Amino acid sequence: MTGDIPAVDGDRPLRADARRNRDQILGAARDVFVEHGANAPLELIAKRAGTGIATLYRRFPDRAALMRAVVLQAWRRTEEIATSAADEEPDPFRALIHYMHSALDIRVAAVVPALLAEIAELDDVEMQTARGRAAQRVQALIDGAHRSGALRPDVTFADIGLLVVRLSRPLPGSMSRELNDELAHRHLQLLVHGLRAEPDGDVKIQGPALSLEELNRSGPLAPPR
Amino acid sequence: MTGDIPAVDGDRPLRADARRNRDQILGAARDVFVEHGANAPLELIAKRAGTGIATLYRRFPDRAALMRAVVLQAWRRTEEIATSAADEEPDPFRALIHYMHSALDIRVAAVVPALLAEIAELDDVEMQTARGRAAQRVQALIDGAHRSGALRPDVTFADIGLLVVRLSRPLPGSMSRELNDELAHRHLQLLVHGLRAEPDGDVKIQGPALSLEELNRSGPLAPPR
DNA sequence: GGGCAAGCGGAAAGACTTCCTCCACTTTCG
DNA sequence: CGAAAGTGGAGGAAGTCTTTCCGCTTGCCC
Repeated sequence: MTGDIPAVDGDRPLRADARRNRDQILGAARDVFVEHGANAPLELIAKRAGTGIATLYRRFPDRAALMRAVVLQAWRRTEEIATSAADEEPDPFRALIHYMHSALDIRVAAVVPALLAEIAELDDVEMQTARGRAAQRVQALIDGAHRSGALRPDVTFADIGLLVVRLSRPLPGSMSRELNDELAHRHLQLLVHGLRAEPDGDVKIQGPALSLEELNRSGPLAPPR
Repeated sequence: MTGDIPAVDGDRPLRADARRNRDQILGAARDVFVEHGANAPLELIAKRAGTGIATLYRRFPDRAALMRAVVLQAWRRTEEIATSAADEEPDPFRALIHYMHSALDIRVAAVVPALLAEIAELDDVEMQTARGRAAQRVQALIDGAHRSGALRPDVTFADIGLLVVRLSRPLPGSMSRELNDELAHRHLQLLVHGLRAEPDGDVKIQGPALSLEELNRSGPLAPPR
């Protein structure tokens, strides 16, 4: 799960500390964009990364460059997790589901569409190939699951992609990051199995099964502070 | 599906045109908050409602008052649709699903949590009762579906509520409102039935089954403009 | 159908937020 | 150890959003 961006900006390799800061910024940017949208203040990203604002600007000349780097990293990680899901799970349906769970973990689907809508130049080669490679891997997972007969035939690429988007965006409100993540995985399981009780006994769904009261206490409907 | 707010602000009834504008503003506020978040410019809401900004301020002294009114209306409509779902569908499981589809239509779940997180005083009586009545109706739907044995036993109130939130928030990107809504309903159907192919032949899922290419052309990953 | 209270829109002042550069100081590494 | 590379944060510029004010319009009651 390294998903690294090459250490170069185009020419000279970065000094070790600079490289470290660059990665911190990229990670912080992903989280902040996910939580606050594509217009989040860059200063917040810098703070979250534990660096000054100038460091961010030195590495990424403007907001668009930062977004582009985040998206690029996201595509590359997507390719990685899709590949390893296919490698690790012999059963094609389970491989697809495994991929979806991993996608929730890296928050890729929550950040990519929100940023892409704001970037002007998508036609650059580096981006196109990263995106193409990722899409190809995911499509292969879906095709495999379809061929095996386990995946509903009318489920398309867009359905899988968009459902992951829906699941990975944080729920509004004051709940903790941990609870949010657990609920995302729980809801993915519900999606996989469906809401209807299964006649031959239900597979047990994991994750926090919150009542109305518990939801109020810790959730998005809670009276804040 | 009227879900009206009483025509009074507390004392004198509003003049007919003012009443009309107030409703317009409330509707526009719901949509704008859904699409742009709780910090959306109030001027945008006024414009969407087809009124001047002053009209908005005359009716709602500040942002919090407007939010409060939107949330209050949302709770009241929730009660309505939960009630009519129970009335119209004899089968308890189908009644619950019917309710969830209606909830997507009125966008209630997309707007309420985002706003509630920002409002300070939730403890006022009017709000509490509206909320309590809505919650009670929904809980009744869930209980009924559980009792009938058709709903998975480990599905809780929070699951239903939060899944509706996930489904009703618009997907990021440039897709049209119509497509967005159709996809929300489609994905709800997938959630109900599950991703796995059903052994005894699949129920046909309605709505736009987009391929990767179609998604790119019209969707959140599309190169914009 | 006339009078007037109620309602209206939009301009603009002011508060607040965010961007982004500049420079004196610190760190890495050959 | 010294030069090149990297750093943080202050602060002016630019932009966004809020909120009020006032001359004009509209619905409503007699």
